[in-house]
Amino acid sequence: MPIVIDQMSEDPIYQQIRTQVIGAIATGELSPGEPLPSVRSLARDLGVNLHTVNKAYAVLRDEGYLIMRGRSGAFVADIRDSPVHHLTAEQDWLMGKELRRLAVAFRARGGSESAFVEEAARQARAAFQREKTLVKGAGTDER
Amino acid sequence: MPIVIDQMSEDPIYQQIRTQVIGAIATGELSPGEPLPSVRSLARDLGVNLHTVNKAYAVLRDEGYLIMRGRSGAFVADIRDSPVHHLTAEQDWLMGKELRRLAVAFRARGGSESAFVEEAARQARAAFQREKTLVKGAGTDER
Amino acid sequence: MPIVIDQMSEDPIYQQIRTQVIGAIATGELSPGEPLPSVRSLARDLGVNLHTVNKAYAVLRDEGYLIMRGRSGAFVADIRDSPVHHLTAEQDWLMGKELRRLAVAFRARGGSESAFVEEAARQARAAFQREKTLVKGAGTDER
Amino acid sequence: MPIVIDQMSEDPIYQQIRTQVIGAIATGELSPGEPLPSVRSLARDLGVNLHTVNKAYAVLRDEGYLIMRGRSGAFVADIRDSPVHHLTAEQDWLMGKELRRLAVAFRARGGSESAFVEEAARQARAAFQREKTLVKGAGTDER
DNA sequence: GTGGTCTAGACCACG
DNA sequence: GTGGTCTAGACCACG
Repeated sequence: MPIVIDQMSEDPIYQQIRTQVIGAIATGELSPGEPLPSVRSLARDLGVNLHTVNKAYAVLRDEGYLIMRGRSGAFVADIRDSPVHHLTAEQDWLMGKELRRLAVAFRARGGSESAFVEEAARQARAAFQREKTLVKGAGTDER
Repeated sequence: MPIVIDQMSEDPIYQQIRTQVIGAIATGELSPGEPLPSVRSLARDLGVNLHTVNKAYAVLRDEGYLIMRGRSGAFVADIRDSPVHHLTAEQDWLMGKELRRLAVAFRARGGSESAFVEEAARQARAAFQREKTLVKGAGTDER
Repeated sequence: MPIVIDQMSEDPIYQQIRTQVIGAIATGELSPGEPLPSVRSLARDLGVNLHTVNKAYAVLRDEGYLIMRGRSGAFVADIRDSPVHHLTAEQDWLMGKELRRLAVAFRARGGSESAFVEEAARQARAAFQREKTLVKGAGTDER
Repeated sequence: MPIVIDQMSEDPIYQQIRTQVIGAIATGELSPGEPLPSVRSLARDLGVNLHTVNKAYAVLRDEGYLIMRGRSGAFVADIRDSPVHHLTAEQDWLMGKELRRLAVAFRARGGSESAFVEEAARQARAAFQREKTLVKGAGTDER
């Protein structure tokens, strides 16, 4: 899971880490149960502050994407069927709120309902197709 | 246009104002050319500082939703056929990025592409229908 | 990047800062990615309030000239190949409007079309050559 | 000289009056020596405050476009050869400064010198051709 | 340390 | 009356 930090980005560094971990889980590059690098090693590799990685992991745990097993480090949560399921539900609820907010603003700019849905579909297609072949390959080959 | 501030919210106060003004424009509760309450009076009504409302209005102006006239206050812009629709293009571009981010996170939580689009469609329906009947009704009913 | 504030000027202080930062970017004195002085230190050096510098930087960010990173300050944006060149388009459109206004007023004063274009060309020459040799020289000379 | 006030514009009303008077002088619709409507009548016609028209006329006088003859009202100045000639010189000087400022900002956005001059030429063409036929007609026919 | 946000109070141009 | 600008001082998240 190669994480790249853009020191020039306007996004906080911990958000960049968070986004890329979520992206890796989305594409299957990181599978449920798989361990993540330790806070210390990732901080060293990325050349960022230890607290920054810590914060990223803590947020991902709060969102239900990771499970922290104390001394053994962080692991990808099995979101579908797990005690953290309510966290996913909360994320879905927040996503709904966010989609609503975007749609409202789009309407305020004179956009139409169908144009909004089309744009959402286009972005979904991009998000779900990216790395899809990689994911399939990673799941069927020997590793 | 009733605006409600949640002092406990994580959202900055000026963002809460911004969101609710955009919502009122979207539903037609605020029409192009219509005046908004003055910075001073809204600040008084909401119990927040003058500068906080000022910032909300300034952001809305920069995004193209409002026009400020130093003399007589803030007015809803006619964003649809404005010569500065660069502003709209910018907003639309940011919306696309945000939709992508949401879709990626949804995929990471095990969601499917079609479920994402369905949720987007549901939220769009809500955003575009809310108050629509009220608005139409106000023009066609005898009240 | 020496910035000079004229407290007696009609131009707001934040505009004076803005203009001089743009000038420094234009001449290459400030290059993309290069950090600017922090809001606090510049405010101290100029003898103005922190919020005044903050506003100047915020405007420059909104116009696409700067990037703000909450943690480590302000940096010169690489405006040329930015994905948000809507911002540049907006600036260019405003420039066109301004040029038109100047040309109309010049005509009203009895000026000719060719004289206007000649003056524009003269000013452009000055704006584009100023510091150009200095910049180039710094790279090719042995100093 | 039909003046139209856009109450929705972001420009101050006195600036709108100023710009349109300058435009009328530019196209020859208003000729040197010609009287302008009185402050009172123009204010009444435009439905604006008397002070607002007064300010517009005062600015135009300070810029050398008008001459105020006390009791007899405002007249278009003969800019070319008149005691207010130094005012025109000042306007030209300000125009040069403004052109420089625009060129510097354009360079900072990555624009080229030739592109700037081309845009200036395009705007000059528009400013000088607009109403040119009207002007010619007005000068050669019986009025 | 950095910028982001909020409050508070002042003076200004415009109308 | 209106918003625009400036100063002053505070607390926050991020690193």
